[in-house]
Amino acid sequence: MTNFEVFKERLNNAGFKLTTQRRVVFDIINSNEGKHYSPEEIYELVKVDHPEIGLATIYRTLKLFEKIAIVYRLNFNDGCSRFEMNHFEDKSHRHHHLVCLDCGKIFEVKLDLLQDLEGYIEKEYGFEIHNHTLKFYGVCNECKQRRKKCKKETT
Amino acid sequence: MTNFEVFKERLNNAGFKLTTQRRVVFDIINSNEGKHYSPEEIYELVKVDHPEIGLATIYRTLKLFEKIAIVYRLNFNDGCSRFEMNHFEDKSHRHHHLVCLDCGKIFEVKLDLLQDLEGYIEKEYGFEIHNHTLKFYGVCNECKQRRKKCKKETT
DNA sequence: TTTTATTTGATTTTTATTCTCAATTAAAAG
DNA sequence: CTTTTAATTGAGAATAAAAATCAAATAAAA
Repeated sequence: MTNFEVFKERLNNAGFKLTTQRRVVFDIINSNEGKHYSPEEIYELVKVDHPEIGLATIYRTLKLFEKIAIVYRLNFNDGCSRFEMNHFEDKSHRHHHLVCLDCGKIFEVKLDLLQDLEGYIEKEYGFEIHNHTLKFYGVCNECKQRRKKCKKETT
Repeated sequence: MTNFEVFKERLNNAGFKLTTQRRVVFDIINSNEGKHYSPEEIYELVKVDHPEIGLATIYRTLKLFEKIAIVYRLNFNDGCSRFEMNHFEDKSHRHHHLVCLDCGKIFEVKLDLLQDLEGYIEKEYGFEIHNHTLKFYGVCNECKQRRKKCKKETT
């Protein structure tokens, strides 16, 4: 089952219509794995082929997509929400994000490795885990190299 | 060294003054471990004893505290930032948050258990980890019990 | 005590997001 | 295929969190 089929099915199950606007927003997010677009950015991309679609619709659509778990809302403390596709194929678990404090770039880590912690939480707190978000803040490899270089050059 | 001493030292090191306003905001956050106050909530608490302190000062102070790592900014997607003390004593690691999707309550998990994952990331990505945030979304024990009860009653 | 740069309160401004409502449209029913 | 109906949309106004502005106040250095 493709992402688009899942999308159509979830819209239907929840009683929503498949409109051009929703299809267009879906396509942009679905065809940009690894990107984390803000509503404004999606609006700009949508405008290229569909200048008639309004910003309010983008916000409404993203909110709906979040509700039916088509996308995830991310927060990198940069003043807006950002969105990524919920990639259904690897149902097992979500990926993590590495946020570089130097250059601001976001990297993705596919490996989960939270089973121990989740087991502990479910047992110890009686908390039934549905989902999680994990961000690591630090310095990426590239910025680490640059820092080293700068040190050398000023010595 | 108490939290307050760390606070004073960090202000000094960064070249900021210790004002009444900063002391008051610090006290409120520091004496409410486990709470996650928004700027507005802190403003209301500050007003009780210091009605002369303005909301803008609360925002400025929290931003400053975040910069010198006195507090952490949290985001629970409820329309505002929330803040908690950086508890210096357990330098080792931060705690995690459990967000109940039913009642909205936030629980804290002291156990870290991310060493394996962090080791993997530092080695595999060359990413130097300074910090992290981990949230689990699900259903808390209390709400799970309530759900069971409801099922029984309607059977 | 004087000086100086920082900080503050009050207010305005900014900006992401939501709301409103008449006009449009998807999809169900005939 | 046409009609019907309720959901959806676009455009602009409204909301609210956070930041900016600036003259007055104040910590802390001299």
